[in-house]
Amino acid sequence: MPLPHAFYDRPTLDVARDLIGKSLVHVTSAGRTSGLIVEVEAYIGESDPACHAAPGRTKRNVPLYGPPGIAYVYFNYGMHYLVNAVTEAVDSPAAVLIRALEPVEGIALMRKRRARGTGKPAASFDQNGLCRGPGNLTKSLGIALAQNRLDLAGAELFIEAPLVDPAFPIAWGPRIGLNVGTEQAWRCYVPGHPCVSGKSTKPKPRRRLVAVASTR
DNA sequence: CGTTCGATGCACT
DNA sequence: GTGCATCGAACGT
Repeated sequence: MPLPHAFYDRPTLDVARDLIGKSLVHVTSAGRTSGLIVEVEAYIGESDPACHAAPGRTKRNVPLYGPPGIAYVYFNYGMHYLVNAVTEAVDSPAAVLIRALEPVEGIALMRKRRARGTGKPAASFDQNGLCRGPGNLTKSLGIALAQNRLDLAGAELFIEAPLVDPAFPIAWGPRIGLNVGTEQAWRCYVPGHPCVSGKSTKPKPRRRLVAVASTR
């Protein structure tokens, strides 16, 4: 069952932490794809220079001011869609960016989507890399502007607790890819997880949450 | 190993 | 016109 709106109607950092280990699901006519959330970032309010709400209410960022529990999807760098879960009350602009997933359902479909446009065969895509990074996960799940403002408690794009929640460590650090707002440790992730984005400096263990992905 | 840089489109000033 | 909540290939050390 999708998480209720009340889950998102809380302080954004709490929502960010609690989203780790949850399942993000996208259902389309092509099939169902999902993965466990292993990396997120919080963007909180007009006083956060990295938040899209920093310049105040604009045409693009209106979803941030809307009710909690809806998707905020936007297009970036001319080629990537990024998906957020809107948090906190109406008129309190904040959201959690979903940055990486451990693929669970529809892995073949993810590979097919990732291969689209490239000359590479779908089979050449590493499973751990399918949803590593915010641009990669939206491509694998087929999330684009059509999914902007969707109800995350709905039937098409939603977040739910997995059947069996795995145990995992959690770490906080500065947000990635920004020129401002890097002093806040508002990136939350599963340390050492093979699907988390960023520089993989040490060849640490890198264990998955679930040993074998289920399909249904 | 590390860092740089091109692709690519649009919101915002 | 500028600058992105990116990605990965290509380069340098």
